Amino acid sequence: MDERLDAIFSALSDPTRRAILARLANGKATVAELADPFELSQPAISKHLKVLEQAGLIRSGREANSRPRILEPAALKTIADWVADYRRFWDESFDRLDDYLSKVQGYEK
Amino acid sequence: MDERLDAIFSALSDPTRRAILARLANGKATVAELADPFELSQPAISKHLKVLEQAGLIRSGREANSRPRILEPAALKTIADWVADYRRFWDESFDRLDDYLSKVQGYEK
DNA sequence: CAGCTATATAGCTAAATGGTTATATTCTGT
DNA sequence: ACAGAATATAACCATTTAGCTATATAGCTG
Repeated sequence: MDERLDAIFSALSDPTRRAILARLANGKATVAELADPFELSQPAISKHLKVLEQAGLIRSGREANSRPRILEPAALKTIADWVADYRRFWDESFDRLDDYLSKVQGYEK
Repeated sequence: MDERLDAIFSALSDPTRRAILARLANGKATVAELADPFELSQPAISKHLKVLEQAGLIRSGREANSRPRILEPAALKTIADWVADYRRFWDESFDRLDDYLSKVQGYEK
């Protein structure tokens, strides 16, 4: 599962790709539609889409002439699950937080 | 906030760095302690720590001869908040999920 | 202050990344 | 079958990254 996390986090580290995901949250979109907001060449967008697809964050369809993309929620859930393991560190409702904060003194911001 | 997300996701895309965070979830640790589980040189670990610190995921302290690291939960919360925006896509309790799944037909796995 | 310990920095290299332009592929419509 | 539209792939380039070894810095201890 480690390699899967590598690919997902790496895919998400690019703002263009996160913007593409945000767009796909509104429903499926063609490559041309996804490329529209950016000042990037079409191949650059195709590359980003390939990265997202290989990370499992999106899927490709086929519709007449175009190959629309849709969001693949499972990969995002993988990230949510990973980060949830650290939730106790910022969620005040956990008793351990105070302990933790007390240890934190003397660490430069 | 976009650059912040870039740095955090990018930092998390490396398994060594995620393992370092996991170790720090058990409390502060020195560089030597953090390096121990890995077959990497000490400078390599220092580099990883720098990446984590610049992403705001950890902080450095000073204790006698050593510079122990601690977890910085805020950056992880940033990720949790970001991914939470997509929660409706995998959480069955949201009505829209069915709509979404119906659209998904015909997309290759 | 000399030497040891802990860690950081410098300088190097190989591989990966993100962009480009040019070209290939696939489907639609005439 | 052909022309055009939508998208993918190839080949290239510059930058970043992750590792290494060698060396520098900071603090402790005799």
